[in-house]
Amino acid sequence: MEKHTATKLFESLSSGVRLDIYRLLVKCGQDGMVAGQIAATLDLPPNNVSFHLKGMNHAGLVTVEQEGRFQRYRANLPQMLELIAYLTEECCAGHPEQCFDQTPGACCPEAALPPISTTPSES
Amino acid sequence: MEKHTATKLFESLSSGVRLDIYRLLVKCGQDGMVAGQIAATLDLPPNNVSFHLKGMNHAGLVTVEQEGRFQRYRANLPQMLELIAYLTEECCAGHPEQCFDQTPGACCPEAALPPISTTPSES
DNA sequence: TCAATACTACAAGAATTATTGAAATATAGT
DNA sequence: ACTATATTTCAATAATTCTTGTAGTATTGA
Repeated sequence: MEKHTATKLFESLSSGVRLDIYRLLVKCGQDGMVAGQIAATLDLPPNNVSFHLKGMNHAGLVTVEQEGRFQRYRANLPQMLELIAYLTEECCAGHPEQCFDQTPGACCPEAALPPISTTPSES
Repeated sequence: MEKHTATKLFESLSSGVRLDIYRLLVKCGQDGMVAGQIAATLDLPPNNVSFHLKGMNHAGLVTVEQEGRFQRYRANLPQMLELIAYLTEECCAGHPEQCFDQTPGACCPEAALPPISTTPSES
Protein backbone atom coordinates (compact mmCIF):
# COMPACT_ATOMS: atom_id res chain seq x y z
CA MET A 1 0.00 0.00 0.00
CA GLU A 2 1.22 3.46 -0.83
CA LYS A 3 1.63 6.09 1.83
CA HIS A 4 -0.83 8.41 0.14
CA THR A 5 -3.50 5.71 0.21
CA ALA A 6 -2.90 5.12 3.89
CA THR A 7 -3.07 8.78 4.86
CA LYS A 8 -6.30 9.19 2.91
CA LEU A 9 -7.82 6.24 4.73
CA PHE A 10 -6.78 7.57 8.11
CA GLU A 11 -8.01 11.02 7.20
CA SER A 12 -11.35 9.45 6.39
CA LEU A 13 -11.55 8.09 9.91
CA SER A 14 -10.36 11.25 11.63
CA SER A 15 -13.78 12.87 11.70
CA GLY A 16 -16.42 11.89 14.22
CA VAL A 17 -19.09 11.88 11.55
CA ARG A 18 -17.12 9.63 9.22
CA LEU A 19 -16.06 7.34 12.02
CA ASP A 20 -19.71 6.91 12.99
CA ILE A 21 -20.60 6.18 9.39
CA TYR A 22 -17.81 3.67 9.00
CA ARG A 23 -18.54 1.83 12.23
CA LEU A 24 -22.18 1.68 11.27
CA LEU A 25 -21.24 0.15 7.95
CA VAL A 26 -18.82 -2.27 9.60
CA LYS A 27 -21.66 -3.32 11.86
CA CYS A 28 -23.82 -4.00 8.84
CA GLY A 29 -21.13 -5.92 7.01
CA GLN A 30 -22.03 -7.13 3.56
CA ASP A 31 -25.58 -5.91 3.97
CA GLY A 32 -24.44 -2.33 3.85
CA MET A 33 -26.82 0.59 4.08
CA VAL A 34 -28.26 3.10 1.65
CA ALA A 35 -27.33 6.76 2.04
CA GLY A 36 -30.66 7.97 3.34
CA GLN A 37 -30.79 5.24 5.93
CA ILE A 38 -27.33 6.16 7.16
CA ALA A 39 -28.33 9.81 7.48
CA ALA A 40 -31.54 8.92 9.30
CA THR A 41 -29.82 6.49 11.66
CA LEU A 42 -27.17 9.00 12.64
CA ASP A 43 -29.61 11.91 12.59
CA LEU A 44 -27.54 13.97 10.18
CA PRO A 45 -28.43 16.10 7.15
CA PRO A 46 -28.42 13.87 4.03
CA ASN A 47 -26.22 16.25 2.07
CA ASN A 48 -23.63 16.26 4.80
CA VAL A 49 -23.61 12.47 4.91
CA SER A 50 -23.35 12.42 1.12
CA PHE A 51 -20.39 14.78 1.32
CA HIS A 52 -18.55 12.51 3.71
CA LEU A 53 -19.52 9.31 1.91
CA LYS A 54 -18.09 10.70 -1.29
CA GLY A 55 -14.78 11.34 0.41
CA MET A 56 -14.78 7.95 2.07
CA ASN A 57 -15.51 6.25 -1.22
CA HIS A 58 -12.78 8.21 -2.95
CA ALA A 59 -10.34 7.17 -0.25
CA GLY A 60 -11.35 3.53 -0.73
CA LEU A 61 -12.77 3.15 2.75
CA VAL A 62 -16.23 2.23 1.52
CA THR A 63 -17.72 0.87 -1.66
CA VAL A 64 -20.93 1.95 -3.31
CA GLU A 65 -23.42 0.11 -5.48
CA GLN A 66 -26.44 1.53 -7.20
CA GLU A 67 -29.81 -0.04 -6.44
CA GLY A 68 -32.36 1.78 -8.49
CA ARG A 69 -32.47 5.23 -6.97
CA PHE A 70 -30.67 4.06 -3.85
CA GLN A 71 -26.96 4.07 -3.30
CA ARG A 72 -25.90 1.20 -1.09
CA TYR A 73 -22.66 1.71 0.79
CA ARG A 74 -20.54 -0.97 2.37
CA ALA A 75 -17.40 -0.88 4.48
CA ASN A 76 -14.37 -1.97 2.48
CA LEU A 77 -13.08 -4.49 5.00
CA PRO A 78 -10.28 -5.94 2.86
CA GLN A 79 -8.87 -2.44 2.43
CA MET A 80 -8.90 -1.98 6.20
CA LEU A 81 -6.99 -5.21 6.67
CA GLU A 82 -4.41 -4.03 4.17
CA LEU A 83 -4.14 -0.74 6.01
CA ILE A 84 -3.46 -2.49 9.30
CA ALA A 85 -0.89 -4.68 7.59
CA TYR A 86 0.76 -1.60 6.13
CA LEU A 87 1.00 -0.06 9.55
CA THR A 88 2.84 -3.01 10.99
CA GLU A 89 4.54 -4.53 7.98
CA GLU A 90 7.96 -3.40 9.05
CA CYS A 91 7.23 -4.04 12.70
CA CYS A 92 9.76 -6.55 13.94
CA ALA A 93 10.04 -8.04 10.48
CA GLY A 94 6.39 -8.97 10.41
CA HIS A 95 6.10 -10.24 13.98
CA PRO A 96 4.53 -7.40 15.96
CA GLU A 97 4.13 -9.61 19.01
CA GLN A 98 7.84 -9.17 19.64
CA CYS A 99 7.31 -5.44 20.01
CA PHE A 100 5.81 -6.07 23.39
CA ASP A 101 8.93 -7.79 24.57
CA GLN A 102 11.05 -5.55 26.69
CA THR A 103 14.24 -6.81 25.13
CA PRO A 104 16.15 -3.84 23.67
CA GLY A 105 17.29 -4.41 20.14
CA ALA A 106 14.97 -7.33 19.55
CA CYS A 107 13.05 -5.44 16.88
CA CYS A 108 15.34 -2.75 15.61
CA PRO A 109 19.00 -3.44 16.24
CA GLU A 110 20.04 -0.19 14.61
CA ALA A 111 18.01 1.87 17.01
CA ALA A 112 19.79 0.30 19.97
CA LEU A 113 22.81 2.36 19.04
CA PRO A 114 23.42 5.57 20.96
CA PRO A 115 21.36 8.44 19.53
CA ILE A 116 24.32 10.33 18.13
CA SER A 117 25.73 11.01 14.70
CA THR A 118 22.64 12.93 13.66
CA THR A 119 24.30 16.32 13.19
CA PRO A 120 26.37 16.40 10.01
CA SER A 121 27.50 20.02 10.70
CA GLU A 122 28.83 20.96 7.30
CA SER A 123 30.65 24.08 8.53
CA MET B 1 -12.44 3.34 23.72
CA GLU B 2 -14.23 6.62 23.30
CA LYS B 3 -14.98 8.03 19.89
CA HIS B 4 -12.98 11.14 20.58
CA THR B 5 -9.91 9.08 21.38
CA ALA B 6 -10.29 7.12 18.17
CA THR B 7 -10.69 10.19 15.96
CA LYS B 8 -7.62 11.77 17.54
CA LEU B 9 -5.60 8.64 16.84
CA PHE B 10 -6.72 8.51 13.23
CA GLU B 11 -6.10 12.20 12.84
CA SER B 12 -2.57 11.59 14.04
CA LEU B 13 -2.05 9.13 11.21
CA SER B 14 -3.68 11.24 8.53
CA SER B 15 -0.56 13.27 7.81
CA GLY B 16 2.26 11.90 5.72
CA VAL B 17 4.81 13.27 8.15
CA ARG B 18 3.16 11.71 11.18
CA LEU B 19 2.57 8.44 9.40
CA ASP B 20 6.26 8.29 8.54
CA ILE B 21 7.15 9.02 12.14
CA TYR B 22 4.79 6.40 13.48
CA ARG B 23 5.90 3.69 11.09
CA LEU B 24 9.49 4.47 11.93
CA LEU B 25 8.70 4.08 15.60
CA VAL B 26 6.75 0.89 14.97
CA LYS B 27 9.79 -0.42 13.17
CA CYS B 28 11.93 0.34 16.17
CA GLY B 29 9.53 -1.20 18.64
CA GLN B 30 10.52 -0.94 22.29
CA ASP B 31 13.83 0.62 21.36
CA GLY B 32 12.12 3.78 20.22
CA MET B 33 14.01 6.78 18.91
CA VAL B 34 14.94 10.19 20.24
CA ALA B 35 13.44 13.26 18.62
CA GLY B 36 16.56 14.48 16.90
CA GLN B 37 17.23 11.07 15.44
CA ILE B 38 13.71 10.93 14.04
CA ALA B 39 14.11 14.35 12.43
CA ALA B 40 17.48 13.42 10.97
CA THR B 41 16.26 10.07 9.65
CA LEU B 42 13.26 11.62 7.92
CA ASP B 43 15.19 14.72 6.88
CA LEU B 44 12.73 17.14 8.47
CA PRO B 45 13.16 20.31 10.54
CA PRO B 46 13.42 19.33 14.22
CA ASN B 47 10.80 21.83 15.33
CA ASN B 48 8.33 20.46 12.83
CA VAL B 49 8.94 16.91 14.04
CA SER B 50 8.60 18.12 17.61
CA PHE B 51 5.31 19.76 16.71
CA HIS B 52 3.93 16.55 15.31
CA LEU B 53 5.35 14.37 18.07
CA LYS B 54 3.60 16.54 20.63
CA GLY B 55 0.29 15.99 18.90
CA MET B 56 0.90 12.29 18.53
CA ASN B 57 1.79 12.00 22.18
CA HIS B 58 -1.28 13.97 23.20
CA ALA B 59 -3.42 11.66 21.09
CA GLY B 60 -1.88 8.67 22.80
CA LEU B 61 -0.29 7.31 19.64
CA VAL B 62 3.22 7.45 21.02
CA THR B 63 4.81 7.58 24.44
CA VAL B 64 7.74 9.67 25.51
CA GLU B 65 10.42 9.14 28.11
CA GLN B 66 13.11 11.53 29.14
CA GLU B 67 16.72 10.40 28.87
CA GLY B 68 18.88 13.21 30.07
CA ARG B 69 18.46 15.85 27.41
CA PHE B 70 17.01 13.39 24.97
CA GLN B 71 13.34 12.61 24.55
CA ARG B 72 12.84 9.01 23.54
CA TYR B 73 9.63 8.29 21.71
CA ARG B 74 8.02 4.90 21.23
CA ALA B 75 4.98 3.74 19.32
CA ASN B 76 2.10 2.93 21.66
CA LEU B 77 1.32 -0.49 20.23
CA PRO B 78 -1.28 -1.50 22.83
CA GLN B 79 -3.25 1.64 22.02
CA MET B 80 -3.18 0.73 18.34
CA LEU B 81 -4.52 -2.73 19.10
CA GLU B 82 -7.33 -1.15 21.10
CA LEU B 83 -8.07 1.18 18.22
CA ILE B 84 -8.38 -1.71 15.78
CA ALA B 85 -10.60 -3.52 18.24
CA TYR B 86 -12.77 -0.43 18.57
CA LEU B 87 -13.14 -0.27 14.83
CA THR B 88 -14.45 -3.79 14.60
CA GLU B 89 -15.96 -4.38 18.03
CA GLU B 90 -19.51 -4.28 16.73
CA CYS B 91 -18.61 -6.04 13.54
CA CYS B 92 -20.71 -9.16 13.29
CA ALA B 93 -20.93 -9.36 17.05
CA GLY B 94 -17.19 -9.66 17.39
CA HIS B 95 -16.59 -12.06 14.52
CA PRO B 96 -15.38 -9.90 11.64
CA GLU B 97 -14.53 -12.97 9.58
CA GLN B 98 -18.22 -13.33 8.91
CA CYS B 99 -18.27 -9.96 7.23
CA PHE B 100 -16.58 -11.50 4.25
CA ASP B 101 -19.39 -13.98 3.85
CA GLN B 102 -21.78 -13.01 1.16
CA THR B 103 -24.77 -14.11 3.18
CA PRO B 104 -27.16 -11.16 3.53
CA GLY B 105 -28.27 -10.56 7.08
CA ALA B 106 -25.54 -12.66 8.59
CA CYS B 107 -23.97 -9.69 10.33
CA CYS B 108 -26.70 -7.12 10.67
CA PRO B 109 -30.21 -8.55 10.45
CA GLU B 110 -31.78 -5.13 10.88
CA ALA B 111 -30.05 -3.78 7.81
CA ALA B 112 -31.49 -6.56 5.70
CA LEU B 113 -34.84 -4.81 5.99
CA PRO B 114 -35.95 -2.62 3.11
CA PRO B 115 -34.40 0.84 3.36
CA ILE B 116 -37.66 2.62 4.14
CA SER B 117 -39.26 4.23 7.18
CA THR B 118 -36.58 6.88 7.32
CA THR B 119 -38.81 9.90 6.66
CA PRO B 120 -40.93 10.76 9.71
CA SER B 121 -42.67 13.63 7.86
CA GLU B 122 -44.17 15.56 10.72
CA SER B 123 -46.52 17.61 8.55
C1' DT C 1 29.65 29.69 35.63
C1' DC C 2 29.90 29.38 30.71
C1' DA C 3 29.05 27.41 26.29
C1' DA C 4 26.99 23.90 23.43
C1' DT C 5 23.42 20.74 22.50
C1' DA C 6 18.50 18.88 22.39
C1' DC C 7 14.20 19.98 22.29
C1' DT C 8 10.02 22.73 22.84
C1' DA C 9 6.93 26.96 22.69
C1' DC C 10 5.12 30.76 20.33
C1' DA C 11 3.47 33.57 16.52
C1' DA C 12 2.02 34.39 11.62
C1' DG C 13 0.92 33.07 7.24
C1' DA C 14 -1.19 30.18 3.78
C1' DA C 15 -3.89 26.24 2.90
C1' DT C 16 -7.27 22.92 3.81
C1' DT C 17 -11.57 21.14 5.77
C1' DA C 18 -16.48 21.12 7.78
C1' DT C 19 -21.09 22.55 7.78
C1' DT C 20 -25.24 24.47 6.02
C1' DG C 21 -28.81 25.81 2.61
C1' DA C 22 -30.46 25.86 -1.97
C1' DA C 23 -30.58 23.93 -6.39
C1' DA C 24 -29.83 20.09 -9.64
C1' DT C 25 -29.91 15.23 -11.31
C1' DA C 26 -31.87 10.75 -11.70
C1' DT C 27 -35.04 7.03 -10.83
C1' DA C 28 -39.88 5.04 -9.85
C1' DG C 29 -44.61 5.02 -10.12
C1' DT C 30 -48.93 6.85 -11.97
C1' DA D 1 -45.31 13.41 -19.20
C1' DC D 2 -45.71 14.52 -14.34
C1' DT D 3 -44.83 14.05 -9.49
C1' DA D 4 -42.38 12.36 -5.57
C1' DT D 5 -38.33 10.38 -3.74
C1' DA D 6 -33.17 9.68 -3.23
C1' DT D 7 -28.99 11.53 -3.63
C1' DT D 8 -25.58 14.65 -5.17
C1' DT D 9 -23.58 19.18 -6.42
C1' DC D 10 -22.60 23.94 -5.70
C1' DA D 11 -21.62 28.19 -3.15
C1' DA D 12 -20.38 30.57 1.08
C1' DT D 13 -18.78 30.98 5.62
C1' DA D 14 -16.50 29.35 9.71
C1' DA D 15 -13.07 26.71 11.69
C1' DT D 16 -9.01 24.12 11.79
C1' DT D 17 -4.45 22.66 10.42
C1' DC D 18 0.42 22.87 8.42
C1' DT D 19 4.74 24.96 7.96
C1' DT D 20 8.47 28.02 8.96
C1' DG D 21 11.23 31.19 11.75
C1' DT D 22 12.47 32.85 16.12
C1' DA D 23 13.01 32.57 20.89
C1' DG D 24 13.09 30.04 25.17
C1' DT D 25 14.09 26.09 28.51
C1' DA D 26 16.82 22.34 30.17
C1' DT D 27 20.67 19.25 30.36
C1' DT D 28 25.66 18.18 29.68
C1' DG D 29 30.47 18.97 30.07
C1' DA D 30 34.57 22.04 30.73
